[in-house]
Amino acid sequence: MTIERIAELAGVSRSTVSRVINNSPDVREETRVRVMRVIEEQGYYPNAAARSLASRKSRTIAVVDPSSVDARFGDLFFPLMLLRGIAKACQNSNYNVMLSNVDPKRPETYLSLVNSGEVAGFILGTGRAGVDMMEHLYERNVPFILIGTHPPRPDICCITSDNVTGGFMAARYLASKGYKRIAVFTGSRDVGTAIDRLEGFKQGMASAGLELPPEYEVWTRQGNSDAYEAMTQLWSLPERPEAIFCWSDPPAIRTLDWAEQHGVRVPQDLAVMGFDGVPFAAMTNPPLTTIEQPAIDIGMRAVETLIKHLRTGEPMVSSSLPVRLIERDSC
Amino acid sequence: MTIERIAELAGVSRSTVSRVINNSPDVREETRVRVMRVIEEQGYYPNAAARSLASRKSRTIAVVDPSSVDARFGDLFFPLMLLRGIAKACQNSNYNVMLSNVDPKRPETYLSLVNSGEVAGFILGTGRAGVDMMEHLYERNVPFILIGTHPPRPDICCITSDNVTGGFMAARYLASKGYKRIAVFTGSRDVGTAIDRLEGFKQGMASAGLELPPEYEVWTRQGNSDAYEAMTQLWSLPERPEAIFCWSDPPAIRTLDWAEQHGVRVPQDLAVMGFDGVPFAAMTNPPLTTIEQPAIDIGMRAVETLIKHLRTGEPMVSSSLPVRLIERDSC
DNA sequence: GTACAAATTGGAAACGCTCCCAGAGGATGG
DNA sequence: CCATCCTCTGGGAGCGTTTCCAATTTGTAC
Repeated sequence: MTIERIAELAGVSRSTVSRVINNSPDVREETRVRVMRVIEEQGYYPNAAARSLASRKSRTIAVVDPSSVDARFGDLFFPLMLLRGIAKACQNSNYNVMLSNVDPKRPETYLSLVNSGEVAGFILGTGRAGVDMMEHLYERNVPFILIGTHPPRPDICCITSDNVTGGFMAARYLASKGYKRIAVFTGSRDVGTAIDRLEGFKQGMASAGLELPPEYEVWTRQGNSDAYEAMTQLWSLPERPEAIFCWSDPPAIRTLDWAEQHGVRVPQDLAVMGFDGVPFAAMTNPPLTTIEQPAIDIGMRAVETLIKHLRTGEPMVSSSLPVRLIERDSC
Repeated sequence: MTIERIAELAGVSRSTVSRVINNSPDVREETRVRVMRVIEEQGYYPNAAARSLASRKSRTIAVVDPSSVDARFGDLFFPLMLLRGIAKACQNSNYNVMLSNVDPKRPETYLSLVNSGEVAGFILGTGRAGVDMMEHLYERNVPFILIGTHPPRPDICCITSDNVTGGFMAARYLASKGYKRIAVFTGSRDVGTAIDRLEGFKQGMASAGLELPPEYEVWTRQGNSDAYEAMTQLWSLPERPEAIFCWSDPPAIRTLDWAEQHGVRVPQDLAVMGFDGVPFAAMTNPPLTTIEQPAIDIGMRAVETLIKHLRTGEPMVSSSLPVRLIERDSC
């Protein structure tokens, strides 16, 4: 079934059917209805390849390396929610999502994507592949958006959680609970999100009139045992902390484990707070108080921003989306 | 840059360039080399839309509802690994993966996918959307494959873990460790994987000459507290079990929690075994012995099977992929 | 050197749509 | 009633490939 055949059956020309399909305003209502009826009767769907060939436009958005985003300690909740948000927003706007697992070592794997015209724009994760691609896309002037990080250059659009405010909220919340000696576990120095959260946390501490002594600021690397060791060290300090803010849920969960094993009661002896809102954090003992990231919203916003740019040509604007405090029993 | 221009620069016809691009055997080696040189010099990539229009073939595979697969208790590791396998295999074969978050309530969302010709074949998850689509695809003779479940009809192709053997292995392993009174937590009665694992487990018990009394077979529904309640009940039995096999890791992890809270030592007082191989299971206390599902392999196999069918027209054959015992310290 | 088959290559017609341009009516104003 | 302007519709020329078929070149055996 082609547009030609529909035109025939509806007694109009190809052009008119095309106009109906594309919601052109200049079709008489009566004609539109007639054509639509035929289209539905025949179960006609326009051929995507032909459309995109003729119009020189694509309706698919590629996602590169999404699981590099916030996939610390093997927790893949965030990336998957991101994907879900992306898929949802794309569906709303009638775009398709392509999952492009590119190999950064083989540029042709993504060059072909960029150059074959099948992709209208890219959403890039924070991993190696995403960063490598960024350069190429920038050079070739292909629209792209970064997620889960902040802009490396001011003219590059990024969508992320409001990590700074999240850190701030954590500090203020702990302070409001009456804790004075609050320590923080933060991530690698080269992870943008970790830096932002720490930054916000420090601002929050300051604004609450609290000190953060250097020995209370512990940089942990990725790895299972880090939080354990860090806790052990922290606990042997002459002045033990009353509360600890972890830049991410998995180390917070580990800290909970550590406490249980060392007979430290949470929250009576030590309050623990996380960041992310992974599902498992609701099932710990005690359930973890944490800051939830709007993963789905980030995905959706990225798509919406990209599509708006695709449609209007307006420059894309970065945004950081609000996080939410989930009060549970660990503080 | 078009094929025409390349032809011109290489001093051959469009047809010849096309043959080179498509690895046709009937191009003289010398010519092929010359054309390839020009292609590379010019950084030419064929236009995907034009190709698929002319050839009436698509090189994209759509994945529907992958996170419905084994996403119990909010654990999304399996679905994401699945996706990773799918993406990898597609990349190997030069196919694209489309993430199609279709709305089962609005058939036009997927009918358009099927009928616009942009998708060559589908990989369906086990959720509502996947099942609904199956009917349509079957009727319309569009190739599709199911993952993470066993065939509803013999002529439908499914790729899954070998759950039966996994259950069997679990029983034999626990028996080999000397445990006699072994209980089992299994999932909802309508989840195919749960049924298979239980089935295999029973076979394993029988083959080891062990009894499985009815009160040792506990059906748990999805939910956080189920494993807790089930354990409490089990522990109040006159004959307490020495070991427990959980059909999935999350309830096993909950069981570990329960044990810790009730002063039951693992594995001395109670051995716990899981199924899935989620990353978190390596970080529990003690680390969980479990059966690992080959998530990535399943994704890859699904794609390979589908593509082979697309290429050759041969019928697709179902397969269940081997699972692996991960010995840790909980047994 | 010739005849014939095989290996290569070129040409042209699709593939199913969009989009520009021109044309047909109908309404409006003088 | 005619010129003018709108609104709506039709026609045709692509879009960049593939693919069939015919033409040309090359190779082989006599």
